[in-house]
Amino acid sequence: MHSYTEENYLKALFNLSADKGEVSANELSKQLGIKMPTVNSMMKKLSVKKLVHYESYKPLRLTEKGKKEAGLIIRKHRLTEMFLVQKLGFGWEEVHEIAEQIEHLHSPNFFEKMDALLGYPKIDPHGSPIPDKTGKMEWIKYEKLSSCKEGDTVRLAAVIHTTDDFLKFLNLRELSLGVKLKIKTVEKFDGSMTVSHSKKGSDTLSHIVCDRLLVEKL
Amino acid sequence: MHSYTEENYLKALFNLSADKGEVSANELSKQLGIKMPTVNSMMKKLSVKKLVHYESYKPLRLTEKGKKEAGLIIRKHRLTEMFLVQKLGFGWEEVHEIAEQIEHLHSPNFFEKMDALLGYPKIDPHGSPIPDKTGKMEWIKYEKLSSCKEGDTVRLAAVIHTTDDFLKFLNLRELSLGVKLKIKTVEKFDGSMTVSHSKKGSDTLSHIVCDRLLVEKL
DNA sequence: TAAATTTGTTAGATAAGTCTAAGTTCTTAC
DNA sequence: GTAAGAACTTAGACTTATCTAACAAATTTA
Repeated sequence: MHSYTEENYLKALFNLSADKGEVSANELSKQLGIKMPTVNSMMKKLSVKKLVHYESYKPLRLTEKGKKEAGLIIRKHRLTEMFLVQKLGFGWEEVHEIAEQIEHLHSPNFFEKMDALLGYPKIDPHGSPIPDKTGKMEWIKYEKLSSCKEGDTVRLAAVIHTTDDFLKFLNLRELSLGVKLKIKTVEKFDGSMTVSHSKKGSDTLSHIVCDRLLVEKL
Repeated sequence: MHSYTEENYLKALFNLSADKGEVSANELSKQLGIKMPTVNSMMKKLSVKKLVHYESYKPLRLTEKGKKEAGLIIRKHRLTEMFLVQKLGFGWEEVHEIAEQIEHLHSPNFFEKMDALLGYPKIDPHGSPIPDKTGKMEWIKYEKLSSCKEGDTVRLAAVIHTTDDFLKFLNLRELSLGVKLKIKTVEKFDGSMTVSHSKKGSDTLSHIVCDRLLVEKL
């Protein structure tokens, strides 16, 4: 079994290496808020445990074993978030911090029960995929709202970079997963978009916002 | 805030000092499975934090502050147990271990939500009282089954020394909280009792078993 | 009450995870 | 292509929670 601390390193590596598959020690250090030398020695430790490929002055990479372990932690995190929203009535902006703690519990039964009670969900409350029991995770190929064109009609499918603040911003505008949006105008000079949605009339969203919203074209 | 470790010491002190109000370092050491010198130094540390009254070679006592903190941890533990049984469908013999982990979570909201969802329960699945939000706890004055007499009719109200094995033993005999029992015979030589209960006919229970069952006389 | 046993304390070691300071290697910019 | 800066590594210190070994006090027992 891995320590609470090790699990956090694995999770951070997994999240950071989503695209490139490689992570610099520096990125990892910043992500975790832990100083470089500490990260360095932990990487050596995880390397001995065959969870990370470590070579001096080279970027870091999770091993297959490391990916699996990390995937399983993220599975617990996302199942928990779903549970908190669906069964305990939390808002999607409130669940991250609690899930950060619960993801480290050692009790297969507990997560098994949550999973069953939720009907084996495939995504968490923010639309991120929940890894399966082998730690494997697959993103459905959504588009960024920012890459859509005037006149497109889309369904909001997922939110990335889910900080509390950003989620509260979306709450205020009643932008929740599943809402249908019609893109009315796209501004050339700053990439901001005016979109309308059924309930709430229309909103203007900055490019940064549109970049964080993943949508499905209808 | 206190560490995970400190919380476990507080909880153990609280549980051990239920009756006398005093605990020997030796008892505490055995209870926690931690060696005496370690316990000793932790007691000094908790004493500095004003959670424990510590004097060389004297029994240990929680301060008022210590009792409150401990009570709040036990509150979280018992609320969690109730939640796991009532909302996740666990058996009363399965929940202790999971609650041992969840009790250390830092999230007032989480426990608040559970409490509300359960309808502010006063007892846990084993009949033990759940401390209130100030950490105060009161045992309802139940009798031990072992102190009842032939002919008495009683309701099973709580179980003490709730090990997994003992709870499974009770499961097999369908002895759950609330069942009505009629005491048919009490053996003089070993204190064992034969009791009958509605569903299951009669059972013979050893003195040790009867000593762990708290009942309400009807 | 004196010896034996149990209980409690002190001292010092160890492991995990963190840090700062100092040195190395790699990358970038001129 | 070298100098400057960024990224990485090494060395050594600190904290928390644990241990063992050795010693001291209290309690039990004979």
